[in-house]
Amino acid sequence: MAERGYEGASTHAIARAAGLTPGLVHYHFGSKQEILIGLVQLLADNVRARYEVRSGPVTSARERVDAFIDAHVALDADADPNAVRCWVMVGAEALHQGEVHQVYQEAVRVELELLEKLIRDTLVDSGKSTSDTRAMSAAVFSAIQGAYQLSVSTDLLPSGFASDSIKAMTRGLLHSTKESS
Amino acid sequence: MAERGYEGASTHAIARAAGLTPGLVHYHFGSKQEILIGLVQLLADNVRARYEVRSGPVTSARERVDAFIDAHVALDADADPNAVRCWVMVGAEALHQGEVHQVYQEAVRVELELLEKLIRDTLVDSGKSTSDTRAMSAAVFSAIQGAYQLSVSTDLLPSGFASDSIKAMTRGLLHSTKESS
Amino acid sequence: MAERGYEGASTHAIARAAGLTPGLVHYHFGSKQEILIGLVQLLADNVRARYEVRSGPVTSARERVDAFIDAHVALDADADPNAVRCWVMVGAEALHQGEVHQVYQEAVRVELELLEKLIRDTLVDSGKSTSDTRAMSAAVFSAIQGAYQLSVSTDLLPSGFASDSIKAMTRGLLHSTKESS
Amino acid sequence: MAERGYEGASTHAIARAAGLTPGLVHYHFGSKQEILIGLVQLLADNVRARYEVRSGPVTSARERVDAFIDAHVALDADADPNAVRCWVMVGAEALHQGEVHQVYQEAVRVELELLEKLIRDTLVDSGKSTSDTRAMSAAVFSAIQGAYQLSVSTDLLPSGFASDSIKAMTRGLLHSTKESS
DNA sequence: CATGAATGAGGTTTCATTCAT
DNA sequence: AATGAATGAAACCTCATTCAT
Repeated sequence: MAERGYEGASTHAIARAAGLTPGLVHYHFGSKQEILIGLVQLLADNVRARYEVRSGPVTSARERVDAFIDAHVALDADADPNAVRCWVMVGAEALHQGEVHQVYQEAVRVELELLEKLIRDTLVDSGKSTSDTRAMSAAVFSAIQGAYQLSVSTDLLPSGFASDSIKAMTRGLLHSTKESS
Repeated sequence: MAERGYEGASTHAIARAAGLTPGLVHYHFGSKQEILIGLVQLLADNVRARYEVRSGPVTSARERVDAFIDAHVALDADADPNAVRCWVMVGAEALHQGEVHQVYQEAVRVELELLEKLIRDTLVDSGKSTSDTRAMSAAVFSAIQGAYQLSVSTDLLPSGFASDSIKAMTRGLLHSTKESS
Repeated sequence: MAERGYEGASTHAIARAAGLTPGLVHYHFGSKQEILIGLVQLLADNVRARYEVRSGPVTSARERVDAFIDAHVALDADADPNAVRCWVMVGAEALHQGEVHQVYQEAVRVELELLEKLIRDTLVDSGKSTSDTRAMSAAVFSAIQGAYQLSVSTDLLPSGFASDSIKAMTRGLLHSTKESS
Repeated sequence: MAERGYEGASTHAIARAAGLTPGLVHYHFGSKQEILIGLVQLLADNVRARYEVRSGPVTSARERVDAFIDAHVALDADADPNAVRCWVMVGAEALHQGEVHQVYQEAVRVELELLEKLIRDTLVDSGKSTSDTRAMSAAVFSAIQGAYQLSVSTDLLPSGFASDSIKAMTRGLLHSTKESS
């Protein structure tokens, strides 16, 4: 699905790639859509695990925000180049497949809540207003998603640009927030 | 295609929606992929026209950056709710359709170049360093693309949030840039 | 049609190859089948003209038989490499297109009658029995048609083999005919 | 395909005629062209089997040549009236379908080699020159192919004429060959 | 005589899914 | 738990033919 898109990946091809037979795939999944839904959960679990690894050693909320961004866009050893392609594909399928919409949205909601909490903690630590944390986390997460899109659908972005750029942009955003009243 | 995705929109359905016969669609387009490519160019033309309208009255480079962002994400009278869905769909198809990749990338490249120029002008006006304009424009444009994705694939973002949030984030980014040496 | 077969040659492609527009082709021909029928007549006229040229200078019936064979299979300056391909294509279409069957058969009948007359004259000249001229002409003409088939559908026959071989075979056939009683 | 030609035989019609569903035909054959190629091999196997049956009882090379001719053109109990139509159809398709060309040519090559060997043996037995066996076998095989063509695309040939006529012509050809030097 | 847009039936092929084994 | 043949709907696309201009 990462290589050929959802429709382009036939269940036969999926079965073959997995070393299975077509019948067995349906024995376990019931429908092609369920494969996609299982994939969303796998992707969500993986990115969460990457965050746990990165946020473990750090202590400040400020550093956790960076860990969150790196968990999503950093190109390290444990980065799966197909994962980003999958996220983009899933996001597009969520447009018109109701059930995919639900699980994609749930995955995004969980990430957004975490990010918002990290941002709020950071602002509290520096005595800033926390009235816009919802919009701020949405903006940062949008930048992450957009970097996914552009990095796999064009060759225009320098490899690995996203990590530094988005962190810089987030820093600017946090810094320019007005003092808490 | 906006409603059902690229694969979900059959050429028969496209023809019917356009009040045409299936044969005539292929008489003019040659293949379904060419319809998609024509759509990318239409989308690119429309967003450019929206920018021209918004940047016309303003004078400072700073305001033109806002005009650029609004041209992409503002929900005004001339906003086409389907356009955003189409952009997401096109971005996903660009993943695995070579020719779509090309035209999508070209459309993105043109937008990125414009945005980079506007950012550079803004930084020059305020005596800031212009050494990172490439990464800065990529980050801002990523945020726009990501807002597209999240706004159509989830219900999590408050309607119209993107315009203000991304402008605020961009302001923070420009503001925190160090002085020109 | 010589290059792509009857079905493979679309009326659009035929029109383009002739420097015409699709509408005009049907203005003149009425249907695609009529194009094919016109082609059969053109082919028949051409091979007859080739025979006339070759039989003009010669005087004996024996030589006219050779002229007949050469008119069909010799590869001279006025030989059209596409004509042979067309004959094979026409013969195959005659299998299942009733009207093509008729004109193809008529063209073959005319040739067979001429060949039979030439063979009878030759046998009379040499005092042989003429009781089998029908079968003899059919056999010689079969060899010509088969050489068409094999020469265009395989690379196995040495270029230009047919002329000498078929003439030799015909000579053997005429020679071994028993004396007239 | 024998009745309606290659293009005229739709895969749906083929499936229905075989008591299968359209999907199953492609499950086993991959493409319509592969059906045709399978047919060529079937035809080649059948004609070879007919030759084996006829050449089994005979002892002289001379009789084996007749057995070869009869295997191709004799109308006996085991003759399939559709086989001849198929051979003509296949020969025409070989004109413009590359892969069909290959298998058709290979089938012809095998037959030609067998016939050439039989002719050479016959000439050796009767002390004749074997310098022209290649051209002689090509001529005889051409006559066979041409008889196929004329017998199915016209009504001009008396039923069953081919067997006697071609054997007579071959006899004349062998007989008129000059003595070995 | 000439154009070329338009028609719509029908072609081959793909594919998610089922089910007897 | 596993196989893979089988289904049949639906997809994209082609094409001979028509017709307003």
